Amino acid sequence: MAMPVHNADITVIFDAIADLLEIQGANPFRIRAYRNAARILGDLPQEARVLLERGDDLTRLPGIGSDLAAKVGEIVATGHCSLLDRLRKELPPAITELLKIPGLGPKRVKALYHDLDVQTVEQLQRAAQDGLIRALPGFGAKTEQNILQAVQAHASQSRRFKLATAAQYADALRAFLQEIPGVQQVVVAGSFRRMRETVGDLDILVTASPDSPVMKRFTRYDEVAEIFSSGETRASVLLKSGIQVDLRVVAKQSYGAALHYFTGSKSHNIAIRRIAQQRGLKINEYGVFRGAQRIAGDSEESVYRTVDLPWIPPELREDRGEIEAARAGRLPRLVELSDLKGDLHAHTRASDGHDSLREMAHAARALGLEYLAITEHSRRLTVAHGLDPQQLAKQCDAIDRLNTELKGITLLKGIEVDILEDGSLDLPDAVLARLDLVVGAVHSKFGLSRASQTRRIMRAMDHPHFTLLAHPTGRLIERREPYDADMLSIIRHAKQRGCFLELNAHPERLDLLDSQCQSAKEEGVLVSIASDAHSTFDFANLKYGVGQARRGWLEKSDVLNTRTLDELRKLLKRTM
DNA sequence: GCCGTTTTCGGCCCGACTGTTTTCAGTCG
Repeated sequence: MAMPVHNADITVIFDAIADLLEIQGANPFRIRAYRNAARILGDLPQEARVLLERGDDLTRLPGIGSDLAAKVGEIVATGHCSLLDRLRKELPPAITELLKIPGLGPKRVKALYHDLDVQTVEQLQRAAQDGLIRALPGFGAKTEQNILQAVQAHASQSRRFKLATAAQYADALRAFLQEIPGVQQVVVAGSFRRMRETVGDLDILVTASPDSPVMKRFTRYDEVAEIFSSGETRASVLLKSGIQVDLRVVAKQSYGAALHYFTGSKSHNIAIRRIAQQRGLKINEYGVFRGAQRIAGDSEESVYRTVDLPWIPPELREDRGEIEAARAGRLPRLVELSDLKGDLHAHTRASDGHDSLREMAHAARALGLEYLAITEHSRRLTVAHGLDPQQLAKQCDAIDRLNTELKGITLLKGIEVDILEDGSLDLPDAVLARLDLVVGAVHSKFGLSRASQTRRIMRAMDHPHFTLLAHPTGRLIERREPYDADMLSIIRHAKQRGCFLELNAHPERLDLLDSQCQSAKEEGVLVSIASDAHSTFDFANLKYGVGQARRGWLEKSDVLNTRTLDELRKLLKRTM
């Protein structure tokens, strides 16, 4: 039997079709339709396969018409798309790899293939070294040199940076730019501002007086390893750290329009500009124009106002329904960091943390939190010095004692208990009964089949004291894929059992994913935004968890730890 | 290939930078 088709498989197929059509020189809008469909399916919280089984009509999705809906049906049914199969006969399949080389687009790839029979990156490198490329019409010695350099950098580059890592480079660069004469505002836009879990580059917007030397100074910044381009208003460089930075400079009056443009996403911008176009307006990075007259652009609000929309928070700008919601007055009031009243996942020296109970309590209180759950690992996780029943009892006593003298914060007794392969928990129910909450987590057997993994987690939730599921997918960003499990079924089971899901705020986890936050919200399951702190410094990661929650459209009321301690205690008492 | 407060056909976001060219195509964001 064939493997069930996931949305990610359809995304890969549609993107490959778009690549090959582009090299063939097909209608650009047809190509955009495939790319758009790939993005829409990739962002969908539900499997297309499940929607089709339910008899849903995919053409209700914006950007999916009758043709693409039929192709999705074909792929789900057969695992293949006949259009892609045909295109792969017409062009060498590996040729799409050439499109990933910076500076090579569809036109040049087509010319290289037709005139020099270049099909792979290796052949491209040889052709450049042999000086064959400079002879092609439209190419020259400089282009050939650039291609050679790009090929050599190709293997080492093209990685994305975790948001928290990018933040360190961004902070340093922002401070540097702020000091340059004539510079007024400096803001990091792009996927960084949208709080994507990883960013490919840093997009920085600067407003400055016309005589400011900001461009010159930027390209001479100490950390710059290579300058890709630099003009009067825009420059692009590679830092020594390997991250690419694009800088854009505009006059102060264009701040809002430029910020909107530079924040993206690209598809959100296109959708907004189309609406403007329908009204006889033109939006670019300098403002909103009716004919030659500039009618808005100093603030983002003013740009949105010209298309009769309220300001849309950057985390929502993915063209995933936010424009329709804004038009209908149904934008969510997104949760904010200051809404959090507690943290339900933290470790101390008792297992694999670095600090004491008291130090963790004080650090959490300093951030304005009312409560902090201490959730050490359980005994099976020996590498993390997991606790056995005696050690856990000892820590519970210590927490009870400390709570009698702590002012302004309450420690909750918890555990991050291992969910064993059969769905049982790593500590007996009698031991768990003394705790305020039980956080269950999968730390082993990631390779179980989808059915087994799903059943394992649901069984764990059936335990009377189980409270919430930690880092529900188990993925580590860019390092480990999520384990295969049916997350929607798990979310529904959590609802039925009165359990909750964690959104782990560690920069390497950010687990739940944004689309799964939306599913949890739709199913009425509260989400715990938790630091998983292993030291007092780690509470700072909560802001990344909040960012991810906002990308998942979560409001204050959708988040478990926005509740006061009294409200939380009522929710933790399960009615079995 | 999608889509419709102008439309079932004819549109589809918009501009900066580079290199190859003598006015612009290709690429990128």
